[in-house]
Amino acid sequence: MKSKSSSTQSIALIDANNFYASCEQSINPHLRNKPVVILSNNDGCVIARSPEARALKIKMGIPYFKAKERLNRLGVVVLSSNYSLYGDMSKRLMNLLKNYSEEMEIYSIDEAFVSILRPKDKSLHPWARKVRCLIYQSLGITLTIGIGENKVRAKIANKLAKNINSSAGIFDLVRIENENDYLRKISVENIWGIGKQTSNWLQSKGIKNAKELRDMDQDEIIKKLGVVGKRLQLELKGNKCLPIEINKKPKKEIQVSRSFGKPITKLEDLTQALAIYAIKASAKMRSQNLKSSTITVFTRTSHYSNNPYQKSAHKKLINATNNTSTILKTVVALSKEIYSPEYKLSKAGVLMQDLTNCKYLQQSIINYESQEDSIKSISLMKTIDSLNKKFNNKAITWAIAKKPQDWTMNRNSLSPGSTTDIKKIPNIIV
DNA sequence: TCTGGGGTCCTAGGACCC
DNA sequence: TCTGGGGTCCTAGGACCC
Repeated sequence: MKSKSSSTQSIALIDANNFYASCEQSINPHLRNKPVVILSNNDGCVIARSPEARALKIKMGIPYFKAKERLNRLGVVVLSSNYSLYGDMSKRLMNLLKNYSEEMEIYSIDEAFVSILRPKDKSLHPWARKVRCLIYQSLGITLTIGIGENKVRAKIANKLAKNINSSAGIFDLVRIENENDYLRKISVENIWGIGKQTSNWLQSKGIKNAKELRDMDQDEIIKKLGVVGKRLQLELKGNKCLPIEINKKPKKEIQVSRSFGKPITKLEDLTQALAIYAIKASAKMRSQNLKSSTITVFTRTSHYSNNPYQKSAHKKLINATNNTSTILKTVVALSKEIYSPEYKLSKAGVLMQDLTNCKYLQQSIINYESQEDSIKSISLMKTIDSLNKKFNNKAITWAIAKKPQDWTMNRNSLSPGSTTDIKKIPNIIV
């Protein structure tokens, strides 16, 4: 590699194509080249499609109950989402990608921004081809790589790589002659950071694509969209405003929420659901070395209900905690505050807020009894966590979670945990 | 019957302080 | 009788992301 002075830094956005579907196809070769769709939690709607399913014009986000018949008729393989599989594959993917970049920011389960040094006026295609090839060989997953001067332009390049057949999954927006022609191909609603509301507003102003947004009057953007819009436009023009974030920022809140398999009306069921979510949330905090001092619970009816209701309640604690027993007590008490018998509740959740790192924790001097308590409970929690880690989360829980439930989520077509559960390793018959 | 879950950032407006 | 203005903190809600 040449010295830094003759090189410039470029940013690539690398993402896995149809990630969830690819993971399933990767552990089950029978699914290769077949139309496959993955459903959201609760088997609610379609959230991933293999290219074959895409070709059958099965829409992203469509509710399963509406699409079921057609999926059957077309012989599409339908799977519930298996997040432990996707999480595990994601870890493997990121570990490999790390070796081929200067810096890396894991942006989502299937995407990473990386920075790479570009030797003066050289193509980054050989680098990108190598990365794609390596990941395909190792994990059976196809990547798309978009390269730009900054994050927004890398995202745009990635879109172009997907839309232009001849690109073979790689597009470099830095070394391009007729840039305007390419920016015109990206309509405003497909720009990273432009959602539905903003897109509607831009359309009403006659701004239809990335080129027009780049050239739009800056003051008008700032007036409507504030600094967010300003940064976006500056990046479109080629300035660097959004840094690569290498170190994961500590979480500001942790949420566990689910829709119920069927609506509930009894306080007992609501309390039990919230208790189960609280157990999960507490373990999650401990795994990230965090404690919470504001605990919120919420519930609501379906978005589509003609008798709608939603309510939340929170409690601030004197001492921040990640102790499951303390949190359970709080959550059980709060559940009474949000319950109302007249409604069919379809979703509930808990939020752990005001998170602080255990290292820098401020203890209350008034409430020293509970500190005494926490020394014993810390080791209890540690024991529970390590047993659950060893035995696949099924070893120890609280009694309230074990009572029978008829509201729990639907996961009717789950694939086996081939990469995370030793019992589920595939048998290969040669 | 059945429509996901888990996050972040930003802004506006109220409360409060000096 | 006349009763300021700037700053900060907090919260709720909007918008967006994958």
